[in-house]
Amino acid sequence: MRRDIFQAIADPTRRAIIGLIALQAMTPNAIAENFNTTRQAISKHLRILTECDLVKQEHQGREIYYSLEIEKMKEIDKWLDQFRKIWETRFNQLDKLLSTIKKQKK
Amino acid sequence: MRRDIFQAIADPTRRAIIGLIALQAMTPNAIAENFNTTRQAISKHLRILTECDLVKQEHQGREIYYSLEIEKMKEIDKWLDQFRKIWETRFNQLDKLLSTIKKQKK
DNA sequence: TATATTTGCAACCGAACGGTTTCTTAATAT
DNA sequence: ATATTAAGAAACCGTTCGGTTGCAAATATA
Repeated sequence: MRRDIFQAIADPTRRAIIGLIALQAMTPNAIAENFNTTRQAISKHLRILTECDLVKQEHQGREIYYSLEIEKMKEIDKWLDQFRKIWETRFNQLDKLLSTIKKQKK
Repeated sequence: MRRDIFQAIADPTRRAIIGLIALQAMTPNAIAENFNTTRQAISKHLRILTECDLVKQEHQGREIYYSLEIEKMKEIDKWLDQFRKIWETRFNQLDKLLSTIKKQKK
């Protein structure tokens, strides 16, 4: 059972959950109200998100508040970095090309 | 069969392929040499990557060169943006807190 | 104390995943 | 003309995924 952040965000429901709890902590029941699935299905998703440290729990009586571990999201950003370098280079090359064309017009 | 970019990058082999062909186009055989799987398995991965426009083909005789469609990668970056805002705000708040502490020390 | 609520866990189900083996097609080399 | 090479397609296999139903544990309430 592979369990990394990329597998975690592969599912659209999990991405939606992440978006929901990014700003305020929520209980499983409250989260489940936003979806057309059972509470148990959401519970499973939360387990997966917990397993890869994307989410943290805060117990309060019999309720559990889930919130996003925003730091973990930076891992995706970090992976993207290598490609960001590429597309920025491409952009600069395009920029150079455009200014060359401009100069020629003059 | 869901087929979006998030599902595409969920598999570690596919992420490796993306990394490989980010800078130069490669044939399926050449790509497969970098992995401990069959060429057919790589072919399947390339099909998935093609299906969500992450990869483009260039036919050259009986060879097909695959390369990364870097623009598509920006979609992940775009999705990350909402969270980037959050972690930057957190950082600024931390920054404020730190300067407040500094001032108090003075 | 008995009952209701919140949650997680286990068992099960159909579909999708990732892989292999085998086969076909098309282009190149001998 | 024949053999070789590059690549994709199809069929199959075991595993994982996402979901459901049913149940147990813990906490709160009557």
